[in-house]
Amino acid sequence: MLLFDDVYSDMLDSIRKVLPETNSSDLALDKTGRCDYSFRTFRLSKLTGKNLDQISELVSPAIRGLPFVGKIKNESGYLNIFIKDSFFLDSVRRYLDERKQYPDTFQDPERVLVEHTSTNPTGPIHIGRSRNSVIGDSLARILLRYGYRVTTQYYVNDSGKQVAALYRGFEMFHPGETPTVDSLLSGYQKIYSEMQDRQKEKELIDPVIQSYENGDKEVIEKIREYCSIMLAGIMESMLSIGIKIDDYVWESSFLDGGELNQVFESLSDRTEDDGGAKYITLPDGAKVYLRRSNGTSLYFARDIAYHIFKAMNADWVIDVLGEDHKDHARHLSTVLKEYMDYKPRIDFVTYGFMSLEGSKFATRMGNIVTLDDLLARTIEEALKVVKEKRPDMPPEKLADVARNVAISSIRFNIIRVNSVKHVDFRWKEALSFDGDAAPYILYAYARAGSILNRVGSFEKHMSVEYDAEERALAKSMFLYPYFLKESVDSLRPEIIAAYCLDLVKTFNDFYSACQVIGSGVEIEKRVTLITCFRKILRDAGSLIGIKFLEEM
RNA sequence: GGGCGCGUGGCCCAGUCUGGAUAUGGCAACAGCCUCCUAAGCUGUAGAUCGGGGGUUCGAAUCCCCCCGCGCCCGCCA
Repeated sequence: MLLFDDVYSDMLDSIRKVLPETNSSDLALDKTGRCDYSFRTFRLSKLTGKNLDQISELVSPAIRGLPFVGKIKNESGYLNIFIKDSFFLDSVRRYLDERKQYPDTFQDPERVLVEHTSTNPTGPIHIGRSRNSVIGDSLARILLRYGYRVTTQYYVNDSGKQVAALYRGFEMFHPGETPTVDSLLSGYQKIYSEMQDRQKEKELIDPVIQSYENGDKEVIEKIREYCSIMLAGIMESMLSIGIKIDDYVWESSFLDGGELNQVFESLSDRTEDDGGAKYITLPDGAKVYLRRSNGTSLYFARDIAYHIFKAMNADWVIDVLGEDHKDHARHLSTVLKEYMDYKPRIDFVTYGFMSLEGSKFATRMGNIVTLDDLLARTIEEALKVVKEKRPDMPPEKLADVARNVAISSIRFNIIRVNSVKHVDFRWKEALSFDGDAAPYILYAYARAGSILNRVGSFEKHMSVEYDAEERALAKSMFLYPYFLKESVDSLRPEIIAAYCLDLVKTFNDFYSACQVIGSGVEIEKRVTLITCFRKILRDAGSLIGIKFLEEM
């Protein structure tokens, strides 16, 4: 829960005291530049039968008494409300001084479990998959900032067909060799081309799955070993862009565990038989298989078991999934909620697929960009740019700047787009550092810092006169909690990305319009604006993984 | 074929949930701004029948219906 001077709620409450019919959409943040908030009198007029002026005469006095409300204008069906100029900065500064952060938070007892990435440990993480990690990590940070107790979890698929293929591929094509990421991947790719027809696939893979589920120690240990090697590489890649997951849960731990039995027991009344295989039929008519005819379990059953496990430590479960899992997620949710009395709130955040320069990702065709490739090339490109812009900078600093710019850019490019949208990855765009991108944010932060470094001592005098640019910057900072809340309510991290861009834009307007050093009676207010701006931008930007720099 | 989602200037994107006062930014293009706190910046110009059609409404990018295009899913894979 967020603690701040919530002017919106205060005004809405006051208005409802005199006009209980008021809907929350009747009072809104102004988008036209006329005022700060506007109240739609025409809507209430229609609803209550009172004319526009009568509504206005009722509402104006109700909010005029609020300490932050300034002018109120009655204009063509709208009541245009102004907040007092100095209120925005005073409010933000008070929180930062007294509570060290704006907004402050109240610890929510709810435990949130964000599962993300969970990519099969059968190869390095590629940029399509990294969208999952970036979204999940940002969401976790945002929820934590909001005041929830958050943990992140990676579900490691070390049972089932994919990893059976990983095992079989390595044993077939690299017998006796020491397993490495490369040799494992090579075996996996080779056996996958063998598995093109399903008959061949059955012959190669079924025996492995069978012995795995029968508890064949050697197979289980080997698979676990190979998966661990692959997973270590994935973890390192994620860490390179600032993502660290709290817990890794191995799917195999549910094979002989009580959760899986619990699943089959709970669903036994609904289970139907198809030649020995077991399935259930959902309300939408979909048949979902739980067991193969040979008795081994299927992903759906194991995923229910996993979610039962999750519920033991969470009040709110959030899964970040590719859009190809949307139906699975819907079905899972139905079974948990309708058939199994699942207690936690559960949400699925799905994201659209990525393509590469207009064509599909195809792992086996080599049409793929790994996260490591992307980071390496982006650092290289960033280095070129910094060298050019800052010939005076020492090499170790150049490298540090290039790395932070690259990490921030990659994460920002991924997170700024609404997750439901498909994204076509283009190198030209990925390596561009102009406009709506991370460097825009980093640069403003560094420039603001530079002013503070140079300003020295100055005369204390908090001016209450505000230029338009000063006011806009203070207002933008003040509005941060609303965006944070909206981001949590909708589970959309891109709202924070958009907020950062908007905040920086108001700063740049201020920067070019208002000289700070040597500005006489304005200086304390302007230094305060910059100090607060840096804290809030850093706060918001960190939620989406931006790594700030003092200098660039 | 059925289900789900997407379609906004040449390109990328916001706004759609909760209908309202001039449809948001950026890239690319063109014209400007460093004797002044970092020009990875700022200012200006040009560029949009909000996929198409119908409907609801005083009012539709936003809600409803139909159609078109694209993506994903429809496995005893995960």
